[in-house]
Amino acid sequence: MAGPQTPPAAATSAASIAFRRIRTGNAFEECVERLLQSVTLGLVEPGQRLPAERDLAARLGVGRETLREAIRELAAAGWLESRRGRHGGTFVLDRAGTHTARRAAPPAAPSRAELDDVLVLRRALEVGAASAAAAAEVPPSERAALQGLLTECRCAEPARYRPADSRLHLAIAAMAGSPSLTAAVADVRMRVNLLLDAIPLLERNIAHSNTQHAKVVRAVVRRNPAQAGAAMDEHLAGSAALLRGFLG
Amino acid sequence: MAGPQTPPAAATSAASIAFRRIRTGNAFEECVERLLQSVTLGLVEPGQRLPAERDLAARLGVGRETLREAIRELAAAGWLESRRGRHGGTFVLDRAGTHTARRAAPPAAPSRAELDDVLVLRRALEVGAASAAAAAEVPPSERAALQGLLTECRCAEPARYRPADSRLHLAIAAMAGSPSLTAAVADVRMRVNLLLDAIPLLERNIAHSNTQHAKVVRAVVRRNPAQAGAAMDEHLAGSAALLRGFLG
DNA sequence: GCCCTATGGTCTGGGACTGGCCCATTGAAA
DNA sequence: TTTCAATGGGCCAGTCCCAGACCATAGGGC
Repeated sequence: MAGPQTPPAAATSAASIAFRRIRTGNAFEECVERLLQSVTLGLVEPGQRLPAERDLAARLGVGRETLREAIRELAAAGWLESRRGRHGGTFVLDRAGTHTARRAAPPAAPSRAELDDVLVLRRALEVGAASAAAAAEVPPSERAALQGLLTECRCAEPARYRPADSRLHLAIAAMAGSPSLTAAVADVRMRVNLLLDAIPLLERNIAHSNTQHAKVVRAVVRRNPAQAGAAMDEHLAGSAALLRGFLG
Repeated sequence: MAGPQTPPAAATSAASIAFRRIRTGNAFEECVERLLQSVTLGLVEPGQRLPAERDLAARLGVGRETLREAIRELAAAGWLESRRGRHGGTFVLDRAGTHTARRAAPPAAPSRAELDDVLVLRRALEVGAASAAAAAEVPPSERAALQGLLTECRCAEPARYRPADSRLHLAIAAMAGSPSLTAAVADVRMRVNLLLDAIPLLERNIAHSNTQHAKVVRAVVRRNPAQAGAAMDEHLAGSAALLRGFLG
């Protein structure tokens, strides 16, 4: 293939960076993804109400009709419920997503490349976020709030552990003070959660995680960036080893 | 406003994370942005040819007509030139972008929030990438290639310094082995470059940067993750201080 | 009980985007 | 010199998506 004198169009390695896809999916799919994200990451809890459709559509930068389609899909799958009337709205169901086995198809064994991609990215983002959080200027009350999330993590029943875990991590990321960083962490956690869904959730791993969470939070509260980063790194290494063991 | 008993729709802090915008712009604008990125980050050099329209449109996940519109815009602004015929194509012009003062309007003093947002994000991404690059399993030849980029940085005339700098940073990021991470670094560097365009490019700052680049590359080549991360952190801190000094 | 308001439910017109098709141009190979 | 392949240039029908308007419903305040 490629004739003898193929003109040297843009260097090949650079091409994959510069010319990667712009639109990853259609607006509808992205809406579904985002709404699912808000539930599975524990950003809205079961029973809680989502913003009104008009408001939410505006925030997502998407047409209301498109958003409604996404809501319909998730309602059919048993995640959400819409109610009309004065104090109506769209609500997260209690036993959300149990009807359709959470994600229709089992994730179909992620490739090794995908695994490496997401784990390396997560490490960079979350270690950096933890370190930045420890260094950031935030009111002490906000730092103290981490303790509450830590407790929620410890007390959560196994079925609710994943969202509690995500909320803690996101709270730490948010403390770094960079909305873009927080968003990136949310996205990568969503991808990691998809992988975690494919492996068993063991009691002792949870206990181990909680110990490490405590170390991270302690370092952040004491405003020790290096220690916070190191503790987060250790925590993520454990989780990564688990995933590689089951899926790699 | 908001009645006495506003129903507690999703927690406010979580809302800004979960319900952030999905579509940041239309396809056309994103195409322009991406093409500009490939030039200003030095991913395609002046004189080089971009992939054929049909091919490029497919890679970007965008209609050909939309891509053509973006190319027309950039051609009018003096960045690109299209030629028909057998060995035609779309080429990056030599004195690219000089016609229209690079970016029509001067960046209009970025807000403090934007500055913090991008700098915190960059620090997390690039420090993590440098550290991961040092730890990654890659053929020694690829490591050695960094030296070449380093030299290009040192020898570049001031007007071509920014792209050379970006190429070095991107090469380090790519070495980490996570396409997602590389893409994130590319995006954040694009944002940083926009800020850098607003401040003067001083000879002595370039010299300083080159010294620090050398330290980073040395650590990566020697496969010392901690040192690579620290060197990159130091490098970025200098650049951040500069930006904060002029813009903050 | 009546109205008012906040919400979801529905419809429609128009613009953005796409994919497919064919034409025009150029230079290299036959 | 002729032919041909690779490329940009242009057009069009269909689809996706969005903004705005209006309707339906439920509950609270008067």
